[in-house]
Amino acid sequence: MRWSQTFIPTHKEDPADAEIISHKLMVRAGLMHKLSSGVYTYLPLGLRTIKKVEQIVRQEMNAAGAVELLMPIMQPSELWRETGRWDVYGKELMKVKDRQNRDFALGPTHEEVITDLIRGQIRSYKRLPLILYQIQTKFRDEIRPRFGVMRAREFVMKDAYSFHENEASLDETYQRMYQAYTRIFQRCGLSTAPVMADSGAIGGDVTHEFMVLADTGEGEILSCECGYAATAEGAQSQLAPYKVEEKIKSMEKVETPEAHTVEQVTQFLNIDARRLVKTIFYRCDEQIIAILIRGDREVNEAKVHRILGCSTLEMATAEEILQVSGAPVGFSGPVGLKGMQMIADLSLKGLANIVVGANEDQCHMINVNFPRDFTVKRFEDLHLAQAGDLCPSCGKILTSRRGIEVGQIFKLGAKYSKSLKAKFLDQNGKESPFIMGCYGIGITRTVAAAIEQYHDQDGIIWPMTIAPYQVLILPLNVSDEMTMAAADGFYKQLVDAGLEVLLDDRDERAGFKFKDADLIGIPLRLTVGERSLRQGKVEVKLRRQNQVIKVDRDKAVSMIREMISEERLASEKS
RNA sequence: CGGGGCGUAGCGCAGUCCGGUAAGCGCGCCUGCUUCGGGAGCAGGAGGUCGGAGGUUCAAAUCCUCUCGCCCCGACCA
Repeated sequence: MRWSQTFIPTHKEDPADAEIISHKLMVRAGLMHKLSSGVYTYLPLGLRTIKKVEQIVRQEMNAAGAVELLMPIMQPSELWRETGRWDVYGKELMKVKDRQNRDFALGPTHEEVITDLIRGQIRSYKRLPLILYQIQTKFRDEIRPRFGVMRAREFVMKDAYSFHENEASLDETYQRMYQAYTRIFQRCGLSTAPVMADSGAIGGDVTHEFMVLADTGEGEILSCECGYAATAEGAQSQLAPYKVEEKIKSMEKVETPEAHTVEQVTQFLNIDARRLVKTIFYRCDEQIIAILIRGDREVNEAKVHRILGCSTLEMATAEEILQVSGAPVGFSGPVGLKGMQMIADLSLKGLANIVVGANEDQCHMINVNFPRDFTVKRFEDLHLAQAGDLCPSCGKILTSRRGIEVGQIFKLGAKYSKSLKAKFLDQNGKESPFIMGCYGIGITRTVAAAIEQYHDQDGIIWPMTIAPYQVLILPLNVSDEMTMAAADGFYKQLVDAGLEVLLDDRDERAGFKFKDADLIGIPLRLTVGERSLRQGKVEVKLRRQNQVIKVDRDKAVSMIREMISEERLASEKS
């Protein structure tokens, strides 16, 4: 492709609305253009890389036994009501109406559609397992789109779904997908870490996220030297031991004027936050429940959600809290709290003489002890794990890193097949729901993650496998006939050799073109200039390296071919 | 949805507090000359209903009201 014929609008300055490097570079290098918040046009250069990633995904999915199909973006609301997700997915769902005023969702994911398809088509275990996938634009009405394509409202995703007759078959496919994902990201040149995760709105029990390690990542990973790794939300953790060794005292009510946050109360009473127990109310579907947790810890709502098995979970409002506890927010406690389910986090174990809200404005209770002063029937792991907690598998200390989630795989079990009544007949002629798995990769996010991982102050440094072009030919002076004749010649030879080549035929000064070359990050640059040509040479340079290699012009093509296959191997191995 | 901020030329910004010679700068774009191996110099030029709608005023980018959009910080997820 000749630069002058394509459309690569590069920019010298960072866009004002970009925060992270990948967003800045994707705009500056002319990969994409924002239309609206979280909505982007993929320009020719950006699209080429997206297609490269898609191709790798296709190859690996096909190799893993999955088959591609394409489902509709527009999905009737009835299907979503059947699974209950019309409400559960809630505001994230991009909803539209047709002219008959019928509700549709723009697909954020396709469990409903695929399960509906299969329930009508597959009745026998003989057709299982079946793995289907698609690569498609997804819509999610994100509360806050940000970081360019990293959290967009419209983005490209590969989603795969598998159907099985039993758990064992699902396990096998899950493993195969796990391996396929590992290979996919490896081939994209990314170093990813599979970590255990929470399943969120998709549901299911076992799930792994594939994270690209990056400080700008939105996900927190807790890991241990023993190999345990999980997202903060998905992590189990043991708390570092804290046991109060003192005589049980008698409960007392004290006034704590204007002290309604943990910080204020602990300061006022001059106690460790670990002596305080927070009582947090949630509305779980229609019911209000109370969670008790140690003052220094946060509730992991995902865990609460999973344990209660409710479909919606929200923090109770101030009015609801006043209604159930009799006191404004900040003064609630378990003592005397009636008629409601109360679950305590494991962090309460070992505590004595604790401080809790008195369910009375401006008052707390001190020296509270259970089961003397209140009873808790149920203890669960509900706290958000954090660095410094102990590894659930070996007991050593967990450390924290950040990452970008580029893929996630789930064992769904029968969640969707049950709610959509998708059943098959097993060998015994017995009807049972399909056992399902689902597997997603954020294609556009993967591209952004690659840039996060591979860039320098001058621009992008594409891994060879996903670069929009493999070679950039840069003639220094396009009005010099000898230079252009040579550049054109190389272009033809390289294209004939099956390479993807961009020829910068713009009539610009050399320095300007070098800057653009670095910005768009084509891995291999072939510089053609009068001076070198007179010595029978051209210059070859890798974007990721500093040194320029002078090479005889008749050896250049074979050398480039060699370097490209080496780079390809290098990026696949990294 | 709460809290904060911003909308002035394709991009990045100043001007707004204190209404009137503030429609301005840099990049980019066009023309010409010079230059030509790391974002060139000079000269000339095109381009803006100052997000939109009302209002106040002799006079509004500037003040008021409403509205739309965008960004950042918190609860979501590939």
